[in-house]
Amino acid sequence: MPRINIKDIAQKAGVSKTAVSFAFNNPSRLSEATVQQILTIAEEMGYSPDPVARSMSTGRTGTIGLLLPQPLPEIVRNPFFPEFLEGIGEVCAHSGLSLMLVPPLKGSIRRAIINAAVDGFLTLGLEEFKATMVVLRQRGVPFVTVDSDPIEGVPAINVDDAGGACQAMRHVLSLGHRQIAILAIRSGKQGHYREYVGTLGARMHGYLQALEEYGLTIDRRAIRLLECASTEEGGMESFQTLWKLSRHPTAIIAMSDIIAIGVIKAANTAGLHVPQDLSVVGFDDITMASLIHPALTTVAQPSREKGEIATRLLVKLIEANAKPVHQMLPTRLIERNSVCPPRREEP
Amino acid sequence: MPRINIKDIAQKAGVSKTAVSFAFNNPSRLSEATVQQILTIAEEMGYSPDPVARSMSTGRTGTIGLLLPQPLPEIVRNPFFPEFLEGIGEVCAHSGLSLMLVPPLKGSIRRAIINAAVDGFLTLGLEEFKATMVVLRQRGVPFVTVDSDPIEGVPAINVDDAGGACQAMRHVLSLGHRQIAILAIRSGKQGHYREYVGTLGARMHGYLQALEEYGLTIDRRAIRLLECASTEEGGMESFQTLWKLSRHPTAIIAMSDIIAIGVIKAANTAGLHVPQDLSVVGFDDITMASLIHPALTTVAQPSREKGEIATRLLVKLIEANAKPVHQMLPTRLIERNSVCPPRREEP
DNA sequence: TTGTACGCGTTATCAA
DNA sequence: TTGATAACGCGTACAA
Repeated sequence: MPRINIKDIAQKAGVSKTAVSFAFNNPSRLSEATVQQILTIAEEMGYSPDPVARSMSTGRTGTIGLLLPQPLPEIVRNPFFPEFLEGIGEVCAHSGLSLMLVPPLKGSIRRAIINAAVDGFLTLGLEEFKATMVVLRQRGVPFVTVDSDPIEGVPAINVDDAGGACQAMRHVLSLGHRQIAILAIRSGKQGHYREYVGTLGARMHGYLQALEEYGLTIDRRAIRLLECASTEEGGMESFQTLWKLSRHPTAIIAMSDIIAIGVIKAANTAGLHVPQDLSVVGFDDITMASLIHPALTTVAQPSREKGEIATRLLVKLIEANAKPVHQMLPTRLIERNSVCPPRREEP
Repeated sequence: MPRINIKDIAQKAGVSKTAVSFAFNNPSRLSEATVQQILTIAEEMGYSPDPVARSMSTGRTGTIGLLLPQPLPEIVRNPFFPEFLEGIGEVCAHSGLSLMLVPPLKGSIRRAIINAAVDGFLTLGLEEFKATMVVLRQRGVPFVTVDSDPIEGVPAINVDDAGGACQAMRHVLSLGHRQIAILAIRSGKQGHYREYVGTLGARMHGYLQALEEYGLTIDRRAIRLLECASTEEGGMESFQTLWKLSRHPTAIIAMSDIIAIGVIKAANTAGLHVPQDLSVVGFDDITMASLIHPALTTVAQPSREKGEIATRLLVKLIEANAKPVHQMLPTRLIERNSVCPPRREEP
């Protein structure tokens, strides 16, 4: 049986569609009695306006889309995602918007963009951004990028990944470490770090800058780079790989806390003491970082604010054609207990 | 300027709207040359079909809604939410669906339901469920409830909260504890535990059943009940409240891990040793539970599976009119290091 | 391949 | 002031 629609109600109540619509959306334009009668009949017949039809008329969906570079399960496993969502959620709640999570559709971001009935997009850490941007432009709704390399004319919210990474590396270097392994989030670029882009690129840039200040660079011996999945397992495996080598690093700098935590767990398992035997630094400052033993020294980024500011900007763009601005949020090193000076070099 | 629409393309290409539509959705019905021509022109003019209009025609949005009882920020702060989302996400990814998070709109769940352009709803832990159900029925799309008291004829996925709670309480009782505090998630019912409903009610029921097996009940002296917010702060405050009393409990059973973790932190701060001075049990088995020191003994629920199974059912209901079934998923006690027998009674 | 009806609610315009 | 009429938005299905 077909859904009850506005026409059914209008007929039953002996009024026009307009009257029914007014009864719901603009009751003051109708007499009290008419409104009551219409609402009563609507209630009886179980009428509820079709949101799609309404969006068709109003040109608004009341929804913003969060465009995700990976399938939902992988994204939500990322521990800082909830905090980011929290920031988005605050603005949504305030503005009466719903949030649509938009992962690639059958593997295609393009398809996902084209299909999503939203008033605007937030994009999170998109990699092949240029192609996606073309589709977004074509799609014809405003969008704000988060954690993508900023492009002129495209609203973008970022955090100071380079600065934070630089601080982290400096910290370790200043304590005297000279045998250091960097654990990068797997890029598909096989360790060709000069090709890193986005968040990955910015963090790498920060590490390299600090190294340079000390006259160092990645040399595959004292200063090493490994790529691994941004998971606990990734960190554990990397630790094991490193510990098979003849010369062990005295410090490991990971591009994400979850990798760093994997390292600490593997190190504990191997009977090492962190930080005495091995210093470990993370990135992100997820909740877990302060809970693990030893508490993780890491770079904090304001994930919640990132979501909040990006969403606020998007809402403005949707409503008022605000200017497409760029904004960079600060990061800062949080010193906890997973870093100390290296042991004296053994003879 | 108005959006480019299908008519513009049709005119420019000198074909009908239908042809343009086919070029996108059913190219095999058109000659190769026509398709190419249309697609080229569409590309040039930056055309992208309007998803709302498409939904209007097809009667499908390709989106399911997750109906939330609280504003987004509060929900995502809940540590087991990501796992639940992960389960939903798996099915969505597989079925090519997007997920819309639907918090109350301007405080009204009703408004949120009516406004959401989705093909079906998942509801999570709704409290005033009966009223909401009426609206959902009226809305005319299938829905599956999760963590609500099951109602005949309404598809429902639950976990065995009562059984898990019972196991937790039995465990503590079997070790000899007889001074026990239950920390309930704040209900708005001021400790009138017989009125608890939903998850809260089921867990309470389990605790009471185990107590009864030992001939005990909540007596406000040996066996106490406190309500608090399901946050770390809630747990910490509850600990402090309890420790001001003349007679301290030897065990605290919390309805959520996050409360339990708050208790452990407050106890540590107060110089107590968990579990020697105080046993603590949680509920949910969030990631943090195994990381905190001492590792938390708690009741594990299959959050991911819960999301997965509920979504699978919803998809079936949307596609094929499956039967509205009820399903209950098992919970189990995870014994870690936050529980041990009580000290001998001091003279 | 095309023309046309259709889905459904909103809103500008008009009439009483 | 109260209400009706009709146009509108846009893609899709179906008959031709």
